[in-house]
Amino acid sequence: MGQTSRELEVTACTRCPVGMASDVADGGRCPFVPRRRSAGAVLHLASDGVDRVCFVKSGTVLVTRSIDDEQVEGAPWAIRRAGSFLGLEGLVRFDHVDSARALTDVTLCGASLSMVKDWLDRRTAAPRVLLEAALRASAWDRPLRGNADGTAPQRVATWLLKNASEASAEGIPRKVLAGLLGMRPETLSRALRGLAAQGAIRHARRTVTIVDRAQLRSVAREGRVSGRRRPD
Amino acid sequence: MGQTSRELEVTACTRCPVGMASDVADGGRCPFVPRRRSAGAVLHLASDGVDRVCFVKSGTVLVTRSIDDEQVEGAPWAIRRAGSFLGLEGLVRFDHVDSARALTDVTLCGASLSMVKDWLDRRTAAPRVLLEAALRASAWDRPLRGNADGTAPQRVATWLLKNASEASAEGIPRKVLAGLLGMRPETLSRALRGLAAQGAIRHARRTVTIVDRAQLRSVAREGRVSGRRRPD
DNA sequence: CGTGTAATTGAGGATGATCAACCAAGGTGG
DNA sequence: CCACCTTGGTTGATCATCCTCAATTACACG
Repeated sequence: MGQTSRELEVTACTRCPVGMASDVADGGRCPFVPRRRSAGAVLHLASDGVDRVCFVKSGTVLVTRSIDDEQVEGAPWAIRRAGSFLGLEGLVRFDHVDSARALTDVTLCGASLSMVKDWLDRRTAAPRVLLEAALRASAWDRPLRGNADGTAPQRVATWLLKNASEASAEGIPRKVLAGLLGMRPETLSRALRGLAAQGAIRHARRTVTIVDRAQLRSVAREGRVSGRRRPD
Repeated sequence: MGQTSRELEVTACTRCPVGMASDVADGGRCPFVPRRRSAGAVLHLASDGVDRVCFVKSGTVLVTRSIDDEQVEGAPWAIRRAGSFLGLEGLVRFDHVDSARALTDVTLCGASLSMVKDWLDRRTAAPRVLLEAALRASAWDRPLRGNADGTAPQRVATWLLKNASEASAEGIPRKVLAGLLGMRPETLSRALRGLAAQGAIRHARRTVTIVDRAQLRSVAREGRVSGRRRPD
């Protein structure tokens, strides 16, 4: 989310944090082996047992979660991009807390849970790498509060500002983006229309481009209309 | 949240995960030193620099966060109980992402950031402890989505079920609980009244006790009324 | 060039926020 | 000990926002 360039540049193992922790540059072997999955592939389902941990090398993964552990694929919860992990919860639980699906073609470096544990024991740098990833996730992965601290246009504006990089809005279907923002596709559509009417953005069927950053920012904080206050 | 008894029993350093990682039992020294803070004390503010990491030994801490990094104390975000950490983000950022305030009298074991880093380097078990804490937090700390996946009574019911243990509802002011659930105190009040009318709970000014767990559960999933559907 | 899915638009209605009044509880000072 | 004030919680009425449902349009894909 917040971090940008660094994350995108993990194609080479020698520059990848995982690879570095494994001393790949000095001939060490990294337990995480790459594998390609194509867009739409289901990576795991909530309440499945965790059998492997994956590092996202490239592409975008959608993580969904449901409140009651009922439906298999709940509401969109977060988006994982290159540089983040999937399945780390396996270190503290037995089953997945969420489902994951590839939004684009992705490259995942995976390792079985036992290999990860072994890796954590052997490589002194390893726990630090995972710790940092986990902290980064919990710090910004912003579950984006769905609701009522921020009207719909406000939340959309906020999200757009955070995920400005043109690449990010691309390829995320409206339905998913809506879910991520805790609203219905229809509401998202209307919010976008409103923002476009103000000249803050331009949007086509599948793309959103920021036109006036300052305006977006003002929408994000004031919520646009009239005299509505949100004290406290 | 999910975990219960284990967390409450960290009063003795020899049973505390931090103490164990420091080999206190074998004469090791734990860098985290206890300190009492009384209810209402502000522990840190968002965007302050992180200078120390704290382990919550007893009591309850309220963590608040704001979307725009504007107001110092944003909306209630999460509750930290015994066994969790504060300020871990210092390992990946310079400033706090949230504000924290003691809800009850608390005992916090704190250590300066540099001491924590040193500890992480020296004690092989240390990174694992922090990693597990971070994972646990990000896995369940449920920012509880404020909104629109679940009506107000639904969210209240869900929360009550998760935080069943009588102790948890006590001492949390309505205002805070409401914020945690992404609603206004008035709405929370009405939701509670509704649940009480169904005989699912009993509530007084400051307490909520579960009467009929099954009923609560049914409210949590069906949302109670009529033919409202929430597909996908 | 037809077909199916995704995105959009419109209209109506339910939910929850807002505003204001009221009530209960705790503390303080007379 | 009681009037007084302050704070937090409840109740009621009104209204904006967003969800729902349905119909339409745009687009991708065969």
